[in-house]
Amino acid sequence: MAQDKVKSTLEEPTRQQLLEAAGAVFAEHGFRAATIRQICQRAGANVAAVNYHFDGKAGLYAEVLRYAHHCAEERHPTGVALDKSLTPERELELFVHAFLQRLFDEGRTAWLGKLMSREMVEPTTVLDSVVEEQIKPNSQRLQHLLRRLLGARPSVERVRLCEMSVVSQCLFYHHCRPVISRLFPGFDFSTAALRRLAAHITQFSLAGLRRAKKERV
Amino acid sequence: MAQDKVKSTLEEPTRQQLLEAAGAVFAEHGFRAATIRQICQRAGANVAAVNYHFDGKAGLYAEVLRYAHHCAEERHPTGVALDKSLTPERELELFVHAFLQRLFDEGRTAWLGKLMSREMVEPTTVLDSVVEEQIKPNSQRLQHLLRRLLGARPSVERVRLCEMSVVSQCLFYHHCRPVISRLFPGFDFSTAALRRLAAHITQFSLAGLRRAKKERV
Amino acid sequence: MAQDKVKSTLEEPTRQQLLEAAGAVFAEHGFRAATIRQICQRAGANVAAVNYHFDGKAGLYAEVLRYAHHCAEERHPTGVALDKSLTPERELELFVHAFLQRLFDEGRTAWLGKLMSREMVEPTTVLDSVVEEQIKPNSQRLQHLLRRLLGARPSVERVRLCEMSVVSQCLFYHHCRPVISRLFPGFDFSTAALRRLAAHITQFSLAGLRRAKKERV
Amino acid sequence: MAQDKVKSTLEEPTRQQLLEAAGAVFAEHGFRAATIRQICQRAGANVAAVNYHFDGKAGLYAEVLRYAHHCAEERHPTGVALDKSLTPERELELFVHAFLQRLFDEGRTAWLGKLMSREMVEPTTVLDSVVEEQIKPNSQRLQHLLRRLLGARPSVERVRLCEMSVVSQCLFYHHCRPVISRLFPGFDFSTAALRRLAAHITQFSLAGLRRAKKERV
DNA sequence: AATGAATGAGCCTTCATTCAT
DNA sequence: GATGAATGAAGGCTCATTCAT
Repeated sequence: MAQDKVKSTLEEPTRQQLLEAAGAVFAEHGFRAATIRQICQRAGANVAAVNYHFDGKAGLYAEVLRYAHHCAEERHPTGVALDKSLTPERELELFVHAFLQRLFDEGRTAWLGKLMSREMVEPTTVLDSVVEEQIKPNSQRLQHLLRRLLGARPSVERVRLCEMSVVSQCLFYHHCRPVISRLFPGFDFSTAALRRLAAHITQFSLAGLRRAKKERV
Repeated sequence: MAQDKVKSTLEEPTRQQLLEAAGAVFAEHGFRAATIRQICQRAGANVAAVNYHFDGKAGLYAEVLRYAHHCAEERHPTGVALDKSLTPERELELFVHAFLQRLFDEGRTAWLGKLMSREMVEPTTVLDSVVEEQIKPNSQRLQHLLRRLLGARPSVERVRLCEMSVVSQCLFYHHCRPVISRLFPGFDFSTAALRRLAAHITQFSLAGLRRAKKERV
Repeated sequence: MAQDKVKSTLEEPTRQQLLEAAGAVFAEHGFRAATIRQICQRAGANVAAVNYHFDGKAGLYAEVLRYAHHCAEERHPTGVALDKSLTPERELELFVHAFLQRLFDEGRTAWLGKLMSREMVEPTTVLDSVVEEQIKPNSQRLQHLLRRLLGARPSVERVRLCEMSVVSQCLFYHHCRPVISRLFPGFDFSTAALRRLAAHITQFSLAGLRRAKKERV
Repeated sequence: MAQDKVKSTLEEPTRQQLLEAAGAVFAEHGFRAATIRQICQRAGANVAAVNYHFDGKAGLYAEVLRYAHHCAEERHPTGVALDKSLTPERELELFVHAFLQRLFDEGRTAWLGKLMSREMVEPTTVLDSVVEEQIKPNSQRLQHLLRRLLGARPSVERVRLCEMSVVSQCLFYHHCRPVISRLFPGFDFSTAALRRLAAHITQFSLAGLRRAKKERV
């Protein structure tokens, strides 16, 4: 009905409001420190709503992590059908740049980064499914690209090590930001800076990959 | 009394016991989730002891972080006077290997890694002094080494980027361990594995550095 | 609609389903501990159904108690027109046996016993009408029988005391079951056991009644 | 110190206050319905005191049951060394009278009766130890007396049945009080009434016992 | 007649801190 | 120097009830 339409545009349903509020609060304070009162107040909902809709704080958290993934994926699709005519070198640069952009995006996408950082320090049961459904596909896509760059028949081990060398250089800027900002006060993560960062990481890694290509195994 | 003397030699003083207990508990559960009762029980002390000796939970935490640094430094001195006859390439490998060993050490040294990981996610005021007193000296020592490898007059920016490329590859294995163990179940961090890891990171990075050496700026 | 008709013949109406479910749940958990959700889930009804049909939890409870009486009465009619040719001694045995059977029956009849036990500990307003409509008639029937056994003109007081001596011996096995099963682990309440129990209580009581018959007052 | 003495007479220690308050509240409302706020307010203590001293509501309840037993035992010792010159008949009357007095005593002793009634309806784990430590000894003392009255060699079963016939007649007045007061409004439990009650139960039971003595087995 | 969503009061428990000793 | 008792704030959760449909 038209009425429904009006309602759905004016006032988001409670469940959705809770997800939004919880995403922000969990990202900022972590699972433990976040209080459902805080979340509910922000969502304009009753404290009991969380238990009604998500069966408790833990259930809400699990749903939030899935929701954050969904939002991030929608905004920065990782499965971009890249132009087939691109060289693998160019493709790597695009991958690195996209990765960095995602890590330093604002809004709902930022939740994911913060939530995942917290998961690294204190994994919950949700991490299992996140790795399986989200991270593994990305990992395999990157490995496929690296194999093209490594040529011949690189060992599984070598591909993994190279993959981690590439990924680690991207994640570092997100993960160690508190130290970076204290160590190099001028360091920023503007659009232009991210582009320079992507260029460095790509060049550095391509050289490393070429070196690895020569090695046996 | 004589009795007191005996006690102080046989049992560690309460203050020390608290530091030890708190280190383990904070590392395992984090600042928030750790409870004073848990720490005091482990230390065989009264619940009020923390407030008495450290003026509250926060004070104890700050002291623990300093203590953990002290212990780690004692066990894995970073300022080792390396043999001057070593090539910078060999020196880099030794640095990387030592870094990895420290990250995957057990015991009190492990606290530091875990505590620092938590600081990355939720920095406290203690981080400022830790960066200044502990991390910055290490950073400069590494930059000095990298300048020898980059030759000519690399820009400050370039040295920093290369430094982070090297460091990130080491930290990654510690920081993302929960994902690695889920993604690559066989992956281990035995002594032998750490040596292979150090070799890969060094070779990969040396190639990247040589590439960077050719670039201007 | 025809569909409704089918539904109403195949499935019990919601109201009835709620009574059945509530009977079981109240008997098992008591008024306070029983939850409306538990009852409604068991009845396959909505959480609001109880308020709709019975105007709240208390209203449902009152209705359940009446319903349980109705069911128990249907199954073990207490007003059985006993064969006039029976001796009062034999009649007493039949009464005692029937009472015990009712107390240890299963199914809906069991609800009543459990609910009444709970009423003894924490009487509700419903107890007034239950005593008036259900217990008093039974009491008077038993008193009539006892007067035949006591002969002459026993005082009201004496009849009452004898009545309670008889009834108490029956109720005890139901009421103190938790202690009995702990004190005498082998004690059971099988059909045969109930018959032996009835025999003992009857003989014991008949002796007591004969003794009372001799007393004045 | 004198000061301690003053304190201990003027203000009871918190733990004791809690036991007193909890005894009254648990007896009146039952374990579930009783709230620790209610108890703590009555005891003039903080809500956290219950967790501190008794490790939660359940722990407090267990302790209260033990405390109530202790108080009842102190006030109505069951192990009274009866005059050896008494006949078993007279001894039975004293036992029955003492039992009734205990059941209808006021104050702390009343708690025990109410708490035990509730345990019959909804046994907790505490019941096990209560039966073992409190009820079983009493049971055996009564059985010893009954054997003297039954003479010869009565079967275990017969002694048990007679024991329960005696005990049930006493407990009934306590347990079914709500029904009794509705059925026989004039019935009271004054000191005089309890004496008459004891006389009736004793005479009634002695006749039953003499009858049982004649039976085989 | 019946329901899914939402509410607000209340409960038990945990915890860092303080106080008197 | 060190402690056991006690505190008050706050948190997650449960539950009977109500409301709009």
